Amino acid sequence: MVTQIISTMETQASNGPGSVGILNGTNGAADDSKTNLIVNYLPQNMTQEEFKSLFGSIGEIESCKLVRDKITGQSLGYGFVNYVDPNDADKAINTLNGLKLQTKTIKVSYARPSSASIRDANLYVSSLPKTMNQKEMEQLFSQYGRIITSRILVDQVTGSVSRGVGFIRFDKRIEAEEAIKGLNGQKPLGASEPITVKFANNPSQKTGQALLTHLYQTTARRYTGPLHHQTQRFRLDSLINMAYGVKSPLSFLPRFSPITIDSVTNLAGVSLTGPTTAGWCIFVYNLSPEADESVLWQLFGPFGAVTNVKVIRDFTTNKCKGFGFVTMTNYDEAAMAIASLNGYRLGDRVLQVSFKTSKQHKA
DNA sequence: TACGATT
Repeated sequence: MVTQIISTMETQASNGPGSVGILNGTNGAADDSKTNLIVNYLPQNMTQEEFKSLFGSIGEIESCKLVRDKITGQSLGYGFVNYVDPNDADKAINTLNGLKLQTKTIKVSYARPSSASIRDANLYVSSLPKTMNQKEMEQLFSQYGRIITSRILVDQVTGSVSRGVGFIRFDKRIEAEEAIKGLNGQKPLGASEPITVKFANNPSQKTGQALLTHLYQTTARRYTGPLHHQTQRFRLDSLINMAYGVKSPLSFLPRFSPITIDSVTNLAGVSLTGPTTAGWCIFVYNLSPEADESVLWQLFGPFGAVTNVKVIRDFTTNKCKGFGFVTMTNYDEAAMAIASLNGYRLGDRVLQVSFKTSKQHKA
């Protein structure tokens, strides 16, 4: 299956040259304002297929695009989804905004109409006081216009200490220009050092060295230590905390397990998904008739890389038949999800969660 | 109600 990528939203997805918007087949300015969403803070390793799978679980997608670096192909951590039905766009915002996926809390909101005036409106800020948080930074900049996104970079080791640098994206480039004029070289109240405010580089303008450094930093964080809290069971409250952005207790896990499928001890009666379907297939039993794919994303996402979810429905009634499947990339994360979610009470039902078995290989 | 696949 090849994913169709329709470039209707290319203009917004790129600051680079040649990114001209393409009108869709209606031969007129389509009003996408009620169907077109932007998704921010996606996990870096999420693929186009996973992106489509997650948002396709809400409703029929007209087009979607995970935005990637033009040179490296690396995900830039955001994408666009255009639904056929405005109600599905609304539903996606309501059910997927704030969803915790690995270490990220994704943001789902309506995309702004594509236009030249919103391009190149991203600012890079440095020499910020280390005590300044995101909200305070936004307050400082908000006098110059509407802030779309903001971020303060944190120390890689502590995961929370500010590095004194950040990004601010305004709605309009003019606003960003005004913020540079007003704030570059200025000392925030109580600060000892003036801040630097300038336009951010486009990702594709990174030097080869910077790209290598980036790739090294993002692949080197593969911890080899033993798992902690292996027997911990997560209950409703901890899942809710995760959903609302509290750091997942599992976020220390490596994104890619060094353990290969072949090296894992074979579990009695458990047959693993074949090599063509990468990942670990999990059987989830006792879902309600109303269960949908998003509940499976919500439940399993906090434990690690989920590549696919499926709720099995009766073809005629379209109600869930009481079970579903979840595919996770890494054994450790799948095992943790099973240990934590088996016996988990969802509403008035107690879930039974295990690796999927295969009748073929039994006895 | 227990191990899919209407892509």
